[in-house]
Amino acid sequence: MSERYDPKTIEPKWQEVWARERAFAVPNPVAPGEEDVGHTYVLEMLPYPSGELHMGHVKNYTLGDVIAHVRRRSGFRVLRPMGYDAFGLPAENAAIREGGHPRLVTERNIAAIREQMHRMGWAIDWDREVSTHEPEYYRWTQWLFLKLFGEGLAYRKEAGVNWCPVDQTVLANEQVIDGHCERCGAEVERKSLEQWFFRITAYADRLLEEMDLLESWPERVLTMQRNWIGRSEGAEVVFHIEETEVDLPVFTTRPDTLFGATFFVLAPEHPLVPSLVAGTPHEDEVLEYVRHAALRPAAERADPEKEKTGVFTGRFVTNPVNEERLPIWVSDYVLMEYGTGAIMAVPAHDERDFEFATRFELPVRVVVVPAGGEPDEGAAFVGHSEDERLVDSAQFSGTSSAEAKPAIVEWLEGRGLGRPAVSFRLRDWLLSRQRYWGCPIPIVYCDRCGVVPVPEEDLPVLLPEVEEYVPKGRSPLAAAEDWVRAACPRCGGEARRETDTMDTFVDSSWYFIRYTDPHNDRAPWDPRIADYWLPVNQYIGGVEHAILHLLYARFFVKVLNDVGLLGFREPFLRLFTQGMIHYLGAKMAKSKGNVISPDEIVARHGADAVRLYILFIGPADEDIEWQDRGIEGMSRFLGRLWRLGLEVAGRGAVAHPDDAPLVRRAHETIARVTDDIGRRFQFNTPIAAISELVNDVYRAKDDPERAGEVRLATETAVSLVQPYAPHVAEELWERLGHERLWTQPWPEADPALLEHETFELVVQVNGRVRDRVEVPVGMPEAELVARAKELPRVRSHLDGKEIRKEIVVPGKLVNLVV
RNA sequence: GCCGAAGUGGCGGAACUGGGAGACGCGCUGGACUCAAAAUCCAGUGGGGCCACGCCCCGUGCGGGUUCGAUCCCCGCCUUCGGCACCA
Repeated sequence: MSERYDPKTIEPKWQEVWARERAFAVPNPVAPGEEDVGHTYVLEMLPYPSGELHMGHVKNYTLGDVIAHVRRRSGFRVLRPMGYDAFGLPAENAAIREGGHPRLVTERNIAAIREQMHRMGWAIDWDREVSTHEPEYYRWTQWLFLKLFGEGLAYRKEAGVNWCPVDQTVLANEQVIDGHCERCGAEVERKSLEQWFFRITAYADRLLEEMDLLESWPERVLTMQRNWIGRSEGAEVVFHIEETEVDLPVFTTRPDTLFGATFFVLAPEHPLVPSLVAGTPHEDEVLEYVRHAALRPAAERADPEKEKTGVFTGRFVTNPVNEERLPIWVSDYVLMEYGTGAIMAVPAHDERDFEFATRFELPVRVVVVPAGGEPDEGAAFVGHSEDERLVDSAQFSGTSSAEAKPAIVEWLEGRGLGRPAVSFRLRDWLLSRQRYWGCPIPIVYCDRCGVVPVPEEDLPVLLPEVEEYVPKGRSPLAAAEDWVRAACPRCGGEARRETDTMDTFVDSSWYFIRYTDPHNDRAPWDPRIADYWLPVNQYIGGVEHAILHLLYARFFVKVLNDVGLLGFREPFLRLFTQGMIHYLGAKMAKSKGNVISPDEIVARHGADAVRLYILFIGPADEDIEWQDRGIEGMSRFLGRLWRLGLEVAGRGAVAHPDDAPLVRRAHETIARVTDDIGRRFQFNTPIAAISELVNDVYRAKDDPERAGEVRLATETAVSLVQPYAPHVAEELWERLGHERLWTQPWPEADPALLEHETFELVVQVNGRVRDRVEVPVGMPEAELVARAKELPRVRSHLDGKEIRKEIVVPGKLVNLVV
């Protein structure tokens, strides 16, 4: 009885058994169309192999493990795969830092991560492992690119792009945070380059509407995506320049304020600006301003604190509602990327326009007033109230904003001067990267044929070996001259390959589909197999992917559904976003030097204790603070369970009465743990519940009369703890005389045992608890009240006063009001 | 500024549908075992009070409200965190 709990021996033992027996492999059904007992797809976001696993991964994959184990033992076929997001900036930068070739560094990291994953005992189907940098994978990434190209959803255009001077590459809008590079923090510059884009804006409406198809996503993630897509309803209104006969449409959400427009503003990048001022006295000044604006750092230009700048063009437009001539200005507070790059300025009802008007002494004309209130002269009235009214707006005066909006648009539409319009904040997804370590874009440029896609049968376009992969402003692939030179697939003439690679997020926008059919070499997947497993029933990952990855993957699936390759429209039905791990008051990060290495902690306490602790420490969806001493509590808990298990195992099987107290406790614990994990998605409380059960059993273990119930309760605790601490659970299960706990049915609570013959009646006086008393279940209400009144402590509080009200909640409490 | 989430012991946190606040764990205090330590076990641990081996009062950010009864619902504030932010 002196054998100590020693994770160092039991953990490797079971890891070997699982590997040998391929315990968690789940083959595809032979006939995928046939429905089986029930199947489910549990997926966690795949890691970047830019280093080894950190505590965030441990939390992520342990969460997935618990869910997968419980569902597997509940009778589902569970798909629970794993892979590596191997291409891209994180891995490449790690390689440059360490001075090795990205492929070697990446593959070394993958080997280390795979080892860590085994060491954690995660129940992964290793037969489905994929890595996005392997030709067998990225061949199909290229294939999918060509699909999108064929559908007109991948296109090339010259565009002002976000350029990171440190990473020496273009960034997607989503990768720019406050004007700085998401990865390295450098200030992003503007640059004009020919780049590849995916037309995600074509799906803006569907990305919003089809949120209805999702079963359970965190509200904040949906809000973030909604904000990012930024749908605004309004109108497009055409302003006209009479001198040059040019139309200048604007987008506005406030057509009700059209009569308040006092000037007009173009973005500096607006294509009509040069022709507008050509040959006029304003030409030099305006063009100088345009040049200056282009050079201004994006962050400075976007800062609303900075005073507005601008310049008058000398031209005027005509306001279509009242024929008034409005001066045209150019200012960089108007963005070319949004709406039409031109605005009507209504300083009385827009803060930015108001600021500009104040700065340049332009008129302010109030056309909407709050009912009964006077407009504030010193600021724009942008507020919305139920009963605001239009003034000085011709026939629309006196109507409310809500009424005026459609009325004015309708009036304009009748004259061909406007129409209802919707505008989005979302921009197309820029996927070109001037970096080496990525999926080559399967395109060649031919002088005669132009942009030519590489034929499907020529895929993959292999990433060439190059000596110099450090970024220098143009793609390192350009240096592989033999590779760049290619025959045009169309005319056979001389052509050049595209030398940019794809954004990593392209690779990860479809990996969850590849897992379903990972070895298919004739297609990216068999649609019957993909449709069998997908959509993912439970997706788990960090909230940092709330917009990037999760939006891109949704876009991809919608496109693939539209072209008939998938039978569903949303990739992830349920999403769980786990919180981050903090240590010493800050987010764990290498740069802050406050990283706790899972390897060290596992070496010291064992994988089971780490798995338990990381989920016990707090709610899984909130940020948590790692506390060094905390894990010792979990080790102690496992030690207690271990000693209990060995002692019980040593005694052999003993019968127990069905309704013994510990048997009831065991069933109550089953009910609670199952409900918490399955319905409430809570992972810390089950550990507390099991711990409570073990404490109770531990106290009773030396009573020979109770050996039977002690055994049953111990076995229950072992069975329930298995998803969290699979190694120790497996070892104890074996010692208790059973086999392969991971294949055993998840315990079910017997409803009969959850019902008690008696319950503890809470007795309140005026809503305050005064006493408790054990009473039989089903006692009539009148009798409950009578029993309550008899209690001496209750009587002293009643103090002979008249009882005005008796509230009885059967099975719970009696409240007497005096 | 706009949107969202959250404020509970010394600490992490629990409390399911409006019904016993503080489960579980950390830390701490006292005790047992031990030559001693480690490990383990037992008891205690929100604050205050008293005619003190039991009972009373207060207590879930602050101020109100609804209710027999509020950590939970409503109104107003304060604080913290997250997202968005010249998007017309």
